[in-house]
Amino acid sequence: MSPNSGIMFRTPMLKTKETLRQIVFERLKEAYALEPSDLDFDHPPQAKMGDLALTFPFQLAKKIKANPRRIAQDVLAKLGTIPGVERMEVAGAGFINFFLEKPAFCGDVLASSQTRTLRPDEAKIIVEHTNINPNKAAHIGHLRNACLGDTLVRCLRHKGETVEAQNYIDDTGVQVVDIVFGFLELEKKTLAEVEAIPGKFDYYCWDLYARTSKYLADNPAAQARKAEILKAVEHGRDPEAALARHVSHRILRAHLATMERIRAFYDVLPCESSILGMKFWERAYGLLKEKGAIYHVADGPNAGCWVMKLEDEADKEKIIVRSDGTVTYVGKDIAYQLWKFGLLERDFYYEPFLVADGKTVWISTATPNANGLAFGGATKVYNVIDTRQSYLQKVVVQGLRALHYDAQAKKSIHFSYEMVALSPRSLTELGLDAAPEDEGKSFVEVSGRKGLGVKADDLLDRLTAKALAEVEKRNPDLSPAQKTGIASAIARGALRYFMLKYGRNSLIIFDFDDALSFEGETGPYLQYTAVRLASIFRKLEERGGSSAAGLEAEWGGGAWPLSSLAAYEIADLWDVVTYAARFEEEILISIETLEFSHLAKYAFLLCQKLNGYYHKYPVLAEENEEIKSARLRTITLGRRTLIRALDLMGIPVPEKM
RNA sequence: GCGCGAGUAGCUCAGUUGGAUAGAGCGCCUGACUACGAAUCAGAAGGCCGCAGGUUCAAGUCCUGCCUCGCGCGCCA
Repeated sequence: MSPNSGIMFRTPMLKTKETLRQIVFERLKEAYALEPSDLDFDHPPQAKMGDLALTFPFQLAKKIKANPRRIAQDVLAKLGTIPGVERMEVAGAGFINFFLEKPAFCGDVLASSQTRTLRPDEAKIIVEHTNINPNKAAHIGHLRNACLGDTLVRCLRHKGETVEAQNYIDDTGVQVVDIVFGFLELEKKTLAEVEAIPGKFDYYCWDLYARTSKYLADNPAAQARKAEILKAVEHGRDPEAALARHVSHRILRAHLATMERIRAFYDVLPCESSILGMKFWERAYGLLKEKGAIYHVADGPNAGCWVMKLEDEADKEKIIVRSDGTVTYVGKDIAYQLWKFGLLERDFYYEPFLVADGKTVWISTATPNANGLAFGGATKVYNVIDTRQSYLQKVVVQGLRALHYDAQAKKSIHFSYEMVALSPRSLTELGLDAAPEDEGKSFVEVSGRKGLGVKADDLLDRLTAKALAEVEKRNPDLSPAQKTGIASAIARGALRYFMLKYGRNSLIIFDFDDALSFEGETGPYLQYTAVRLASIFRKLEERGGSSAAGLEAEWGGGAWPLSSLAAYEIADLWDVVTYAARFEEEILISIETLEFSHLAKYAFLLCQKLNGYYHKYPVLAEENEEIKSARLRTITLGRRTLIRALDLMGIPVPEKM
């Protein structure tokens, strides 16, 4: 973590590191040529080695040609004593290890564990995620996108940023047109007949899309009709446009319902139809030409096109406007990115689309109204898009630079991640066969066009059913409503953790056994830990003790009484406390690296420590009040930290499970 | 061909800007439910971190080359 990233260092571990850095720097700057940034603290690999470690004697040894261990010893002599630090020692070949004063540090951590201590760096951040073509049911690949995007939103908001969650809807694109083609030409249905289709419309279209794709591939002559439909849809001519509108909006509702199941939410739904209607592209086109970012090609293979030079490849030019005058995908994306930064100097109009999580979700429109809403205009933009689009995202950023929007280009972040694929075994389980070209591969790419994939709702249904069966086993006396509520919370926890536990560059080869597991490193394990901890406090209160809130009032924010504890117990307690103290530091690292597997791993490890702790140290049965109090404080801190971490991952904590 | 990503335990994966003895889950093997709930815990076994060089006091981590795999590189989106 860079020292100047806008943190207030009130979080115990961050604050401690920063305070120590200042003190150490002040005491050493006369004797050695040091910068404060040379004094970064590491965490020693083992608790017995200390709590924080300095390694700069090694770097210094090189400069002044001295033995690092001797330097470390000299440094130690110059440091004297430091408030909050119990002792320091030289270890290994030249590490300086710090041992913190435990009772005071514990008190600080617990007292500050409810306050947010980070500070925003941006005026406004846009996170665009989910972005499913509204022509078929959502599948597991889309779930990965939404889980990553929604977690990023949650973490940024936790940091204090103002965040706008956008879900871009390509409601006039070729994928929707394929479905319109299918309805009109294959099924010969009118709008009224399509409207009358009962049941899960997104599932219906899933099949129709696969069927239509195959038909179009087998019948090249049908392309003419498809092109005709595309034109009609883009220009708002009925009946094609009305059908496209019905299909896209109805499926969009289905997608948002699916995402609500995993508690992924959005503020605004910008639509391609509105971009067309508002003539955003024409505006961007003007800017690109005016600033010389694109140029017209007179001859050669790209004759008649407007193209952009690519920075890395001098001989290559990316086509932005085709020779027939139509704009390419990447061109539209540049216009859209300009809007996100407020660089088009115009905005859509907005209408309420639905209410989710008690908040109105707005959809864009080109039709003026008096709602008076404004979106876009961010200072930083994250686009959550899978890694296959890295090249195009690079071109978009380059487009900004070509327009001399260097600051915005720097803050256009492609949050890329690997796709979700299917194992041959899961294909078999779905009753699907791999396409001929995929035979013999170790995995098969999910493909909406081929109808190959695990639908998001199907997976959530299976998770919920399995969770319900487990709840029935353990809590048969609960009401049916309670049981289903718990089951859906567990399903959500399992799904969200599953999607977060892998690094973003890791290809997930989807396997039902892995995804449906509730044991080991899974969401339900984390939820179970939180539930068990909660039940300790519930039991305490039932047996006439204080409530969780009452306990904290009794303790105040002061140092912990640890003198009655055996050394081994202090070591275990200290392990939990120092790990919990790293909470916000870990979030900053996760945001910085866009690796939410890091956050997931942190929460999981915290659970392992907590589970081990309360197994080893009974709380309620402990008769020594001081020991009992220390244990209660530890699990209070651990539980709170866990709940906060779970919330950032969108994982709920049920009452029981 | 060029670009990007990956190769760590039987399997699936972690491994903060280079730091001290490379970790976890699953699976396998031993144990622990009359207890604050066993969706748990305690313990055992399991590694030339793809290969070869290099930089460094220190390399799974950085550099170079090679091997293997995946994904991109369209007047599709």
